[in-house]
This record gives sequence, C-alpha cells and structure tokens, in this order.
Amino acid sequence: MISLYLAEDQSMLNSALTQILNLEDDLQVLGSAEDGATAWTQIQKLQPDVAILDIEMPQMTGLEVASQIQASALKTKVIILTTFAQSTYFQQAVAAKVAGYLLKDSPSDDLIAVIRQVMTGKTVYAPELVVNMVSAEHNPLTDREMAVLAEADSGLPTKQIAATLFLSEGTVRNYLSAIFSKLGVHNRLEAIQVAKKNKWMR
Amino acid sequence: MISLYLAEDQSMLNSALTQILNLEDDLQVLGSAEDGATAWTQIQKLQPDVAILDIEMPQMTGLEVASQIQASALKTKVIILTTFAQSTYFQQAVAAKVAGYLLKDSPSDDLIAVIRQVMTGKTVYAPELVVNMVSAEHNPLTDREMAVLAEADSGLPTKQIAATLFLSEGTVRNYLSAIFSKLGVHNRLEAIQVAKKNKWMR
DNA sequence: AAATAGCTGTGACATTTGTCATGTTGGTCA
DNA sequence: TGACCAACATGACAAATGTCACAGCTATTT
Repeated sequence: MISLYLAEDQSMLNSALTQILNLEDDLQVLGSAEDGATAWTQIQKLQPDVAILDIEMPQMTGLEVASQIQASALKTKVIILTTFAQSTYFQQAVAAKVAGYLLKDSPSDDLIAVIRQVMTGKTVYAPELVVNMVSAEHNPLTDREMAVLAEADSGLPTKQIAATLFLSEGTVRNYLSAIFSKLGVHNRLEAIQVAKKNKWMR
Repeated sequence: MISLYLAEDQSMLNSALTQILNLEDDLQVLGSAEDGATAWTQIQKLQPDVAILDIEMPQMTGLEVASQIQASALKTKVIILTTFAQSTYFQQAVAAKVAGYLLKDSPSDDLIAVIRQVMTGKTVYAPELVVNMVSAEHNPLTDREMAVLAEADSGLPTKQIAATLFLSEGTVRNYLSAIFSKLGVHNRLEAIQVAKKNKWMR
C-alpha cells in the first residue's frame, strides 16, 4: 500500500484526484491541503510515501515544500504537479531532487502510473520539459538590467526607478536602452512583453 | 439517467472529472473534449442533457459554445466551470442563459449537486459571483478609449495605434490622456495595469 | 598583464509622450 | 429645443523617454 499526500489549491481538482487515487487498491490518500503551509505541517506528521505538490499555492509554494522535505531528510518522495512547463520551475524542482515532475496537461492515469514508478526508485520527468530545456532561450540581460526592467514593469517612471535602485536617471535610461537593443524592441512595454514571453520574468 | 458532455482543456481535470462523474449511478458522461470546437460538434451530435464547459479553451471558448447551444435551441443545459470570478465572463454567461456557473474553486461534489439541480430546472450561480457583481467597479472608459488602450497594451507607439485605428496621432494621445485622468495614473503601463486589475481587459 | 564584462555615470540630442485649450459633428434624452 | 456626451480633430507646450558617444571603476578570465 502506497500512502499519499496531496497539496493542490484548486478544490475541484483536489477533490477529484483524491477520489480517483483512493479508488486504486494499492494507493491511499492520507490527507490533502489547499495551501503549502498546512501541507508541510501534515507531511511531517503523516510521513506519506509520496507527496503530490502543486507549485503555485497560497502561503508556501510546492517547490518550497519540496526543499523542506529534502532538508529534513524525510523518506517522502515528491511529485510536482503543475500547469506550465516553465524551465525555471523545472530547474528549481531538479535542484530540490524531486522524484517526479508532471504537467496537469496529462491525464490522471499518468499520475497514477508515475506514483508507482517513483516508488520503484525511478525519477520521472514530463518529456515536454526536457524539450523545453534545450530549446529555451537564455536570458541575455544582466542582473542589474533585470532589476531595472522589473521596476519598469510596475509602471514607475524613470525618476522613481532611479530612486528605488539608487541610480542616476541617466543610468536607468542607459540600462533600458541596452535592454531594448538586446531584445530588439523600442519601448518598455514591448521589452516587458518579450521578457515575460520568454519566462525571464512573471 | 442524466447524460453529460464535458469540455475542459486541462487533461488532468478532464479525465479525473469524467471518472468521478461516471461513478454516480444517475450520471453518464457521453464524451469529453479538450477544445471548444470539437465539443460543439460532439454536443450537436450527442445532444446530452447537460454540457459542462470550461471557458478558456483552444479554438472556441466555453461561452461561445454556450451561445451556439442557445442559438440552436438545443435542449442541452449548460454549466460553466471556470477558474476565476471575472464579472465580464459571468455577465456573458448570463446573457447566454446558462443554467449554472461554478468555480473550480469548489469541490467536485458541488459539481455533481449542481448537475442534479439544473436538471430540476433550477439556475445555480456560485455565490462568490453575485458578491463580486455588486462590488465590481464599472469601467469608466468608452469603447473607443478601450480600443486605444488595447492597442497600447500590445506595445505599439502612438503612430502605430493611430494607423491601425485610422485616427490622427493627436487624437490617440488625447484618448490616452483622458484614460489616464479617469484612472488616476500618468502613463500607459500604469493604465494597462489598472484596467487589467479591474478585469476590464485581459 | 591584457582583455573582457558588468556597473555606474555624464552630456547632448531627437523623438515620443502627456497635458491643455479649443472646436466640430452627431446622437440621445429630458 | 437645449443640454450633454462620445467621437474626432488641431496646435502648442512641457516633460519623459530613447539613443549615442564616451569614460572610469571593478571583478574575472585568458
């Protein structure tokens, strides 16, 4: 019997998955949560064989919970279950040594299959991710440039950006100009869009 | 026996719901799709008692499918199942005379309950929506202003906006200026953010 | 030691953006 | 009919933004 814990903040999916997982003879859901913090507390208490974690949840992300599990050397194996194939998320997940990474864009039977596989010691990643990894454009912007762009994203004018980052206005304009030429655009709005499309910022 | 059709583009949820709905003695899922277009074709063919539709789907949104169903005078009742409580979506759904509007932020048992209720002729809306409706800020921008803002959102400079909307540059700047003063901001980026936060645009 | 890359700055300039006053036209509503 | 508002426009001005060239400083790499 494989014991499970499920953390997923979308109630509809949470309850539906809990039910179908419990239908399997060899699977048992010990509990479920709709936010990361309660999930982490419960996981420590229940010590399930496998924790199925969504990434974007209130209070604590699934990735944070995964890191905690790893840091505490629990025997619990982690499967990340998320919507998007963002390579940054995936990289963090690999860093936290998760046993599986599955997209919500796969049928529920896949989840069941993955659960059984990780219990045999295998590591299972959604194939979409590996493809995405290699083809992912790498961010040409420097840390400082990203910082400036992030401020610009909140709609601040040059003066405010300069103030919050302790730079001169000229420098901020220079950074923005450099960003534009690197990204092949001519204004802040477009630059932000390109950066978001490439998942360099959210 | 109540016959159902399910349109939901997230496979995980689609397959999980299909399974648990089929577990109920009085419910039967005739089929399911992951995009609006196939859903609409299938619904015409199968004529289910109830169609459960996600809104954001490839090819055709759930709201479009709902309108088609209404226009064709099918006996199929529609339940919209979606993530966010956006009042614009909700209003469109009401306009399309849907029988139910449920958030994914409710457990799957609620869905089952709602299915049975709409079959008795009731109309069921998630309570969160009614609350949201009254408290929702209404959009102070005119149609034309919205059109300009939409173009601005794609990062186009004034000249391009003017060209695509067949306006003079001055008019475009005027509209933007009017928008800013209505929204209490001073640049495009902020205006777009306010508009999106208030769900006036996506 | 030299080359490279990132970080910071200045100054000057052209262009774009935002503001304001003002006007015409057409539709709606009391 | 008169008041009002949306749509569209011009012109003029101030402010913000974007571009370019140039330069000094500090790490890191070769």
